[in-house]
Amino acid sequence: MSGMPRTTTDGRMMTTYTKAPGAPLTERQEARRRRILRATTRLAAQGGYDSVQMREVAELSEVALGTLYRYFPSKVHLLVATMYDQLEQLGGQLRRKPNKGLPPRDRVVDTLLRAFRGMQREPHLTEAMMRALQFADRSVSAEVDGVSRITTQMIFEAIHEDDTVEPSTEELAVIRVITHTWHSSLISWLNGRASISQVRLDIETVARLIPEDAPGGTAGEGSAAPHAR
Amino acid sequence: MSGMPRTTTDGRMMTTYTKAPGAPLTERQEARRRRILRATTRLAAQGGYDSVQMREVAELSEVALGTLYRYFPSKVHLLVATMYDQLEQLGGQLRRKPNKGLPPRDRVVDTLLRAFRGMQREPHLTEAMMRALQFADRSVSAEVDGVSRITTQMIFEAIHEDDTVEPSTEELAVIRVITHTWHSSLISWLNGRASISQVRLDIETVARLIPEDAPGGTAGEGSAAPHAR
DNA sequence: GCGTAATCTAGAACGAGTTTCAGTATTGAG
DNA sequence: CTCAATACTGAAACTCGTTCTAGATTACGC
Repeated sequence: MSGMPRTTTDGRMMTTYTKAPGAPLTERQEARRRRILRATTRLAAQGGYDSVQMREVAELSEVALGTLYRYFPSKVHLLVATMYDQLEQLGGQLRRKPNKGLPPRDRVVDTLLRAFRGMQREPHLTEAMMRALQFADRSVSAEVDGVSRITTQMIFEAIHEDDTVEPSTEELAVIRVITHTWHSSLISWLNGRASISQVRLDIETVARLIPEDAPGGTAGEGSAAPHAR
Repeated sequence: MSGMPRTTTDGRMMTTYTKAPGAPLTERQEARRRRILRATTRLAAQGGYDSVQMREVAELSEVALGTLYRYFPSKVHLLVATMYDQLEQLGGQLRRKPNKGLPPRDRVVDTLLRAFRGMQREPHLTEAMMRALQFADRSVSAEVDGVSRITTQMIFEAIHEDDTVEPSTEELAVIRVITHTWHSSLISWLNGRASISQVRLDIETVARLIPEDAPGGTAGEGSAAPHAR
């Protein structure tokens, strides 16, 4: 029916590839990739999703349009990759000043709120990346999974100060729910449908799913529910 | 720099309106509106977001393109309105066969899973509506709020069999978190990044935020956690 | 170095969302 | 019933994401 070239049943993008898909990029290529991501960040920070126009990104990063598409097969890919990039930096920052002493639940809340404050500083950039992330379809699965992985890791580290533990299924579910809440409420805030205090409240609410007990000090309220499944 | 006509600072769409924005629509207008929504549903059910093309919607509903845009100022508006429409029907269905007897937490899980099964029946339609909902920006706030309201209402009714109670702030936060989780995990499922059982697990997990004891007419607070901070 | 495959560039071209416009039809007030 | 305001139609135009083409350039095995 619809003669769409893209995403027929699979999702692979395959832009006339001839070489190995995971080729290790030469130095100049790495530089191009960086320029592109930098240009994207700049445009996004300036005016959000709509301001990230592929032609402009190409021009700003001094790369031909076709090349831009060779590196990032769509605008959404580009912005999700940018998000990954930003998250890596954020992760580094967060790790640098850990919030010891608090019970795990509070550490998670603290981490997410700190991240939130970071995003408040660049609302347009945040909007661009989040819109792309939420809009992404199957063809961006791999990239979205990357973002998901790094986010999960961040929350997991907030729960366990020592990162030697393996997460349980139950714990992963909790982390997924936290992530969902984090993304959605961020979007609501960006769209002016939720206030900052509402975002905070939502985070505190969902954090109640994290069991109280943990290494480090705990305190005494009644836990939400240890029961799973 | 970017000579964008749209969304300069506000977000109002204002398509050369001259009359009152909330004019009560004549009969023929109501019919047109219905035809448009029906056409949208059909196209969406057939091939998802990408298959809902404004020209096709216009043609199928026997309306000029300009008219379509007068009724729904963008594709996203159109799809969010469609979602509202579908939710209303779903709400009716759910109300018709209530799940008495269960504790509130289970009733919520049951309701959401039932809704989920409904969406599984029309995955393309679901995908189209959800993508639009998540992609919506400020200019669609009003419509998104409508969807949000109806969803909240649905979950609220699942918690309280009697609908006479007023929700507390705490309870609203829980409902918001549930909604966030519901939307996000639905999207993950649609994108093939989460399995059905994962969706179920996420819903069950987030439902733990609902206090065990059935308030059954309760005066509300003090249930689970007395609201942080 | 040479030659060839892979990559990059500039630019045109295509597709779908959105806007615009001139003309026609409908509506509603008086 | 008449007239002016409003809404609708059909079609073209505009924007921006995406694809395609032809010709440079670059990378690299020999």
